Amino acid sequence: MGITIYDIAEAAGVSIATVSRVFNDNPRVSESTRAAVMEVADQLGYQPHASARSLARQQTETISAIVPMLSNYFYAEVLKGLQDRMAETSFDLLVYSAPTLDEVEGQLEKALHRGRSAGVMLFSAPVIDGLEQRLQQSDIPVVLVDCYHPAYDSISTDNRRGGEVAADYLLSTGVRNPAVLMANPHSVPASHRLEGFRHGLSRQGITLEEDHLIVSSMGYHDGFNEQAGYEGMTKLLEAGIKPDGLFATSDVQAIGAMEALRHSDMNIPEHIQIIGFDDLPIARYVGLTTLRQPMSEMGARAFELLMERMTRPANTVAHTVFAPTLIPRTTTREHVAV
Amino acid sequence: MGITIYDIAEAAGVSIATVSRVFNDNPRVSESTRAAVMEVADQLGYQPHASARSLARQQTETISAIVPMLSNYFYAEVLKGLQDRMAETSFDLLVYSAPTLDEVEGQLEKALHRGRSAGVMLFSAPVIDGLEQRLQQSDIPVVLVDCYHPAYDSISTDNRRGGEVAADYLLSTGVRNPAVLMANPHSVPASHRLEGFRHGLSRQGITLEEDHLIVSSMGYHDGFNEQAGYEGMTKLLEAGIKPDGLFATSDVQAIGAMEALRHSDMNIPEHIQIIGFDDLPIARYVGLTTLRQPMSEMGARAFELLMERMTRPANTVAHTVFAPTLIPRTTTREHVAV
DNA sequence: GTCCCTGATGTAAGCGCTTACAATTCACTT
DNA sequence: AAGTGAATTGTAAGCGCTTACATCAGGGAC
Repeated sequence: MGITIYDIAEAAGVSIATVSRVFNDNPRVSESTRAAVMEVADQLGYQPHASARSLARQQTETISAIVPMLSNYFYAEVLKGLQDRMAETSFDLLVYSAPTLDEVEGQLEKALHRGRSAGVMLFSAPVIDGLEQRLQQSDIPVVLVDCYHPAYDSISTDNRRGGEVAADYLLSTGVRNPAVLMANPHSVPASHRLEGFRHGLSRQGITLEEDHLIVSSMGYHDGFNEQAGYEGMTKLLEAGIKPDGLFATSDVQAIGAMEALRHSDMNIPEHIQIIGFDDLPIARYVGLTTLRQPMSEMGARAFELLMERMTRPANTVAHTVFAPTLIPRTTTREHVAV
Repeated sequence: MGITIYDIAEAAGVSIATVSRVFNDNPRVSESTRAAVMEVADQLGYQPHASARSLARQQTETISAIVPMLSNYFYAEVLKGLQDRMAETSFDLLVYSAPTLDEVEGQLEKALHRGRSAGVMLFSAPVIDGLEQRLQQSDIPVVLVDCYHPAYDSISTDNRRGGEVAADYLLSTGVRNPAVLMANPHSVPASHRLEGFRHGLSRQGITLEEDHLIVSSMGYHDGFNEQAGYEGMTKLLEAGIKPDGLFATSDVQAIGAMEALRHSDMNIPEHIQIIGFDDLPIARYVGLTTLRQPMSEMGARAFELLMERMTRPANTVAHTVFAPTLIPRTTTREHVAV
């Protein structure tokens, strides 16, 4: 059914080796035969067989990404950046999803099937015990996105710095009694953001009241979702707590909180100023002040790192960290003279 | 480097055929040797070679999805549904992105490489001339998502119906002079939504004023984006047009429009009622009335269709159409007695 | 005209697996 | 004790491609 190099060879009156050479741009083929082979191949609609090729070559042109959740904008956008860059090459992208940390290992196992992928991209998954061992034994190139491990290339955002900037900015606009809407503390990015925020506050002699810290790991994706934000803020309000500022560890949480506030007597930004994290497109349209992560750029860079590691496996491990940038909008006020 | 069935065979003192049988759950292996082989395999950390396997079997367990844009929530969510269902099988998902219609053919070409995928899922791409021919000649199973062609299985939303429902609802809440925020008219879903809306209006003797129809194909993804909505609404306002209702062909457009309205003297829903399309998670948090598409379910169903077609290629073509459901929120008012 | 070199092409041996078919074993029959 | 058939295992031929090596023709150099 499928037509093979044998068919082409026969029709063009050459050997299969020659056909193969033509398709591999091997210079040791005369122009005339090359043209003849191409002619026949076009006519017959020949397509090299992907598996046969990678088997014979002992390598694939596929990379795998293991992502917690496609429908999370952050991942989707990083993948987009990745794909845009990848489109310039002949690589293909295999996407595995691992909504919970337990599932990562299983998906990784699939991605690591021998001969399946030339490299793996692991998103937001702490590399621990089992994982590390598994990664080690198949010496496939790996790059970590949105997480860190000394032994692997990684790409991430400086979450602590982001937290600090959030604190500085909130303080500069007059906030004195902030609250934090925190995702699952087991999430490394979330805890770094909180840590940075606390540090930023403390530099100005302000501390985060314990009851002003709302931790939520509810719902999917470690509490990085609208509902967690909504419920968290509601809980705060019900406890009669009225902070004058709010740092949410993600935009979606912030948006949930904004909705909760709409049902209250507190106005944004008069009574409470809000700052998120990520800069989703929607943030612009709800006027949310936030810290932007260069998602698409992270994806592009991640792909470059992976390529680099694939071609030069012995290179020293590289960690690239992006600084989040502050995007002031209308959920915060203008600076206040200090 | 990688260990093969030969290694296992030797270590276990059996032939490669036996090893292969063990890994294919062939019943013609005694329990004792099966156990022995497994033991050795585990110990050596054996992994079947994906390419070799699919070459020998003349089939893959990979399917390809060609998607306009991963960072568009609709696609991400459909893919999520798809993946969830797929996780129950041993299939892998290859994702190609084709931001513009011109790119579809090239990506399809890659996905159709012989031996690469067992089936292809084509998103929002009208199957025309070149495509159709290409699809025909490689007789790989295909399912169309969010588009239609008589010759291929497809899965979509009843966009006309959605438009009608939007019209009916808006009229029932008192709207008499609606506007429409339309994406690129070349987009089949968008034009169907408009068509349905018009039809819904006309049934009640109301017509859409021509200058109340704002068409925008600006920006990425055929104008299905926030900015298109923002600019569209702004243009309307600048023209001094003040409709009492707005149907946007997508939630993101509606959200952009809402932001534009915030800068005007028109309140939602007092002066203008708004209805979107899709029901993104964010819609809930901005209170947007909309028509829900069961995205995740569409993905799951798409995968089932593809599997079905893969196992029974001769089945008659099936088109499954989901009816969008109305989700009333606060951008529209309660029903009004007529 | 012979020799050698070069460039173009062919031959054949894999890559790691599946699977039809052959071979072997073993428990029973007869 | 030989024969039978079922259960188990082995042998070997692919799957479609790449590529090291062999072959071959043609063009100087002598």
